[in-house]
Amino acid sequence: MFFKIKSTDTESNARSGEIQTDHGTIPTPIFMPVGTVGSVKGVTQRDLEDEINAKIILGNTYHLYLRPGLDILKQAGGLHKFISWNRPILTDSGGYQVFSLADNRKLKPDGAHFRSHIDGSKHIFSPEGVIDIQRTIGADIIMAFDECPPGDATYDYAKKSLDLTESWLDRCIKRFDQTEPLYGHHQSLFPIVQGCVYTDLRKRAAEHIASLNREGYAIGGLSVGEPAEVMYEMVEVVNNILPKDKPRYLMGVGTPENILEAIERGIDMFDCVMPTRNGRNGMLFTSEGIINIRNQKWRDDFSPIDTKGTTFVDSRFSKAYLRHLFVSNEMLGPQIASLHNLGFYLWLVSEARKMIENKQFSSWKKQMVKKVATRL
RNA sequence: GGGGAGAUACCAAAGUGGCCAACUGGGGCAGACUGUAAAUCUGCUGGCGUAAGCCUUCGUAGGUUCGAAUCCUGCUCUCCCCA
Repeated sequence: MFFKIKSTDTESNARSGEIQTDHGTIPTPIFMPVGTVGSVKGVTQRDLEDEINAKIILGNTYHLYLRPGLDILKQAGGLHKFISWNRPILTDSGGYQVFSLADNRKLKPDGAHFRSHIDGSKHIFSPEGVIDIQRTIGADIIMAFDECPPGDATYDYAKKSLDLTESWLDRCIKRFDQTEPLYGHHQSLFPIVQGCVYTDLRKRAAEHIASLNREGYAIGGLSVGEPAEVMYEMVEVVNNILPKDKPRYLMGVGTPENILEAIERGIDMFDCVMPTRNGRNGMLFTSEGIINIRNQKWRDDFSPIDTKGTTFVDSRFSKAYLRHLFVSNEMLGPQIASLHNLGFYLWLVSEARKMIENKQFSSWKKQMVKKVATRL
């Protein structure tokens, strides 16, 4: 993997660049659609390529390990082949699941003991095991196994959690460096900065991780309940420490507004379920603002879903029709909305790139932040 | 013609003397969703009011009762069975 910065903003820490992988080049800043179980929900691979122009998508170690399981993925020749996706893939390690499935797990020094949400069977995720699993899945970028504490975690808990995450990280790196990719393409391991909302913990974590000289770095444990301002502050603290010449990935973020704010603070990569999940639930993100398409006011609005949208659904279908689909519980509604939202997210980051390259990012961002957060 | 059952809010359907402005489901309206156990979840849904509360409502007209969607009588309508 190779990362190069193409352009930097004069008034902020925003930068544009390129990540080269064996499955193609990813322009940054980038948004990565989430395809947890090997499917970006409601959107076909063809639409991801041709309509949305997604450059990289996510998969999830926890979910793919449970289903379809490693034997199938190995037989298929890895996740790329299994899901017929020849562009880059990033897999999350399952750290977030360790957090969100907290009722079903116990954290022990050797790893996380948990029960499958599917059939209740018992499993252990160790740092080494998670690396091995991600070797089998075969994503281009794989993540260290971490604990993602909730936004309101106490300092004491946050510190203990960070100790655990750091010890797990050392083991992940050791295992990663001792093993080889299975399918002939390179894999990169990204460590994750934790530390909750505590500046000194974030600094410590960032310094530790910066010293490891990996190919890219992630910031995790944000957008988990803390105020947005706190998240931005943590991003600033961490990005001041992380090396500038490596890609920085802010995990799980966020709203269009969050993304613009984070780009301004030097983040290069994002993923979030919001465009797909909220899309399925009737929320559309557009360049003019946010639409709840189920609201009655769209009932007789026959204008296109988004006149400035980049996907075919934006100009082809009306708001009134899309509302009708949602109200009627037609599966086409969520599909159209997911496609639209992902198209918008990818458009947003590509605009950001252009603006950074044209040295117009700051002024553009200022007005865009207002627009995208408007409720229509 | 004879016998039986029933009429409850937008729809369906509980409730059969006070805890009923009325269970529940649907529909409608609104909200939530941030490294996806989510095409899911939550709230509201007679009127006025921020609220306490007040007013009106269970086919219709009367009656019994301190009190009626609930009991009694007349009327209207609907459905089922037998001729």
